[in-house]
Amino acid sequence: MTVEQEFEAVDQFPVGMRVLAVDDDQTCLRILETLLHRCQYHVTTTDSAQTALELLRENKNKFDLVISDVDMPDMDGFKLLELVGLEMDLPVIMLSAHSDPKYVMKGVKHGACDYLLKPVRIEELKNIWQHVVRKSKFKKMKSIVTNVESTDNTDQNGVKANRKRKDQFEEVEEDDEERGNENDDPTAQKKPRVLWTRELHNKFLAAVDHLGVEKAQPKKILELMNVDKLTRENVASHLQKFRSALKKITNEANQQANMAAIDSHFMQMSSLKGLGGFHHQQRQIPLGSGQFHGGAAATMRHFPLGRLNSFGGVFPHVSSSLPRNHSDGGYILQGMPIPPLDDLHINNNNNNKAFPSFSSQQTSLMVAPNNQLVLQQPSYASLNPGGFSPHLEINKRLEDWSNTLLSTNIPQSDVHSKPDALEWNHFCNSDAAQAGFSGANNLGPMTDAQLLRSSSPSEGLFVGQQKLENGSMPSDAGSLDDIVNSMMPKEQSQADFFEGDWGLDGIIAHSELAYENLFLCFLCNLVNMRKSVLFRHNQLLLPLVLSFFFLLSCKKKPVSPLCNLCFKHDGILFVLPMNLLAVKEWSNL
DNA sequence: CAAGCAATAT
DNA sequence: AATATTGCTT
Repeated sequence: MTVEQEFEAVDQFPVGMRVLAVDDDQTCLRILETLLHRCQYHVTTTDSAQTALELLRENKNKFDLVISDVDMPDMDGFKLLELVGLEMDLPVIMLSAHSDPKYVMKGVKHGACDYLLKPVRIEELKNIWQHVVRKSKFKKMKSIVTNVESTDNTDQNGVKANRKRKDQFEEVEEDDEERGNENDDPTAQKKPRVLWTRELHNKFLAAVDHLGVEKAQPKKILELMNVDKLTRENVASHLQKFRSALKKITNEANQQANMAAIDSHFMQMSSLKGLGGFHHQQRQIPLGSGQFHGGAAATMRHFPLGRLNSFGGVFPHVSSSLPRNHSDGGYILQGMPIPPLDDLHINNNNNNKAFPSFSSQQTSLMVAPNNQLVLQQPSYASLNPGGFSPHLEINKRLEDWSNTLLSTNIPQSDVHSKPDALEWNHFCNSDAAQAGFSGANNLGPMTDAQLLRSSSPSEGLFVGQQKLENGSMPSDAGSLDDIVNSMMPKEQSQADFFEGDWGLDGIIAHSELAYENLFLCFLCNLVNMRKSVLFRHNQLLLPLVLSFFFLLSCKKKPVSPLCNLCFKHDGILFVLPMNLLAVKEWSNL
């Protein structure tokens, strides 16, 4: 918008631009001079490169542009070009009768900004001012990384953008790359397209989240994002894509949900007593549906299934985060291609009563009727002959964790809804967050009150109570992803989870261990640094834990940490991206 | 004029 | 494939 106006404002031919024309051939020089005059440039001529160089050296900043012949007796035009480039960084246009690409290339390599062929046509000369603008703009970009509020229009006063500049046929465009990724240059014909990086997209998401998915409009989003040179159109385009992606997701998710509904009578996640180490939590965080209704389920009811996901799955990698296999009965939405059961080398299908065969169970993550979430499966131990029992270890650590949880008394007043993505991003950039992230153990749990205290009201974390009201409870920005990346060895992190390492028992076991570790890290981090969030979502955490261990106990590779996971308990369908997102009431699906 | 949508262009 | 642009409707 403003950029456009700028373009228009400087949309004039630069009268009096100072050009130094160099040619040993007097005739050519005359012609050149005449033509340049006709273009309303201020022309100085010389027939020797040496003289030209002296002129330039003596009168620094007295010229805006040099046009030089290539073939000159006293000095090669390229030499002149080189020296000029070295000493004063003026735009130089080469001129020659040779159309040989070799010469052209040489000129380009030496830094010529244009290469004109004799005889020069006035149309070509009319355009050369652009090089001046381009060059100076580029220089400024290099020196000033950030915003270019140009008060120094000394050498570029009133120059214009010629958007659809079509090159003359013999013209060589050599500096396309150098203006390639900056969009400030009025002379750049094509504005560079926006690259929607994760970072940018996160900003976008944060803004959308902040406004509410429905209410978000390009203009508002643009303002909130506050990204330089991003246009409303850019945002609109992205928003369009985003919305269609969202729609696609919700459709498929609903489909899943409906399928799940049909089969719902299979779905008693019956006895939670199978959960060895979970007594504490069962006591402390009752599983009753009332809890869920009154808590997260009620507040999150309106979310689309494909919640804005600030670190991955939903968008822009839409397709990969969606269930591709509908034959899983909709119990688990999982984002990876699901290999046929045969490929899994799972050794517990036949004789494990907890997971009886299921007609549609070629997918890996199937809840069996009457299944129990038994953590101590013998078969598991057989996969880990080393004696280390992940389950016991996990149980132990979960117990610790749960005790920690219990022993920490968080006042009810500190329990809030979580911040929305925008707020969360702010928070993540704040000192408090840094301390929280890096020194989690030293600091101990942080409460919302602490968070609030340690960040300024204007830009810090504040309680997004209104998000509860307008039904746009936001996503959990950037948390798990960070954790994954920081806690997992690189080769085990994200990328591998998508591709998976199926096939060999050993690898699967390894993979499960990796997941366990990941998950424990996740929990610990959650406990340590985001206590408040955890507490706000304690209703959510339990199902998350359950589902995770369910996956483990199934001896299947759990879903990607970034993808959805969904199961039903007590009449409620839990849709759980691993970042603790949406919970929907069964009845609303 | 801004938005949203769909189609089309780059 | 991802963005931009355009044209049309609201």
